Amino acid sequence: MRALPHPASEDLQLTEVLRALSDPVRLEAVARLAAAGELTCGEVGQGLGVHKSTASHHFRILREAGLITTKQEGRQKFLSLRRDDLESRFPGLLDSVLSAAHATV
Amino acid sequence: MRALPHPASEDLQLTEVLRALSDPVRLEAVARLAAAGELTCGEVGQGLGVHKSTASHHFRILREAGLITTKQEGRQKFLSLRRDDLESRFPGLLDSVLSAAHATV
DNA sequence: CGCACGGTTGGATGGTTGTCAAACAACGAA
DNA sequence: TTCGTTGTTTGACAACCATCCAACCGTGCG
Repeated sequence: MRALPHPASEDLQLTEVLRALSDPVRLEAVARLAAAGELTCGEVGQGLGVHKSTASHHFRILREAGLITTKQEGRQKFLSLRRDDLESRFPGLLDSVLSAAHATV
Repeated sequence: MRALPHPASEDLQLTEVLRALSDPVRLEAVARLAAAGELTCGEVGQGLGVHKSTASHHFRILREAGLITTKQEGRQKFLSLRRDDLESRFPGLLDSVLSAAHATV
């Protein structure tokens, strides 16, 4: 069950990925997903400091850029990073961003 | 002679760097500077497909994000990547972006 | 001095973005 | 079936952005 559109790994655009990562709220969300592996929208949004509709908006940006996947389970959706796709398309990029984000915060 | 403001390497913000790199025109400019080492504004702007004032605007974004330095010489200005500063602050980031950009184009 | 060259700045404009609030939709539980 | 939980969508809005054109500024050359 995957109603929401996810771009294929070959279609990932570097500039879109970078733009998706260039917002502090989204970067925080990605860092949290990287640390936890898989979280619901609510869990990620928790403590992000924005309204839940805003969080949902950011999740869509991340999803359409190819950074995360959405898996529905019951009445909640689980988000996870597309680490393998990103690594095969842009080797080393996600790791360097994550370690930089970790060092900065 | 350095009239234009360049942020210190410690002050570089990850999200600003990513944001600066997330525009196709700027990414192309950075890739060109990475390949050539040092170029004038005109040389970089050449073939970028935008008006020279737009190119100048993009150079300011890159400069204020800490990605490039400007060195005036005579009546022209030489641009170059701040590779060392970026590497020390965000290890591996620039390289992964550049190789990804190279592979994409 | 005056002029051309290399860039920057200001204004205008059409488009995008981040945010919230409120309404909506899907699903499980009671 | 009715209700609460979980997210999404829509509308509105202010801020920002990429772009062009025109005017400007500093520097070297005649």
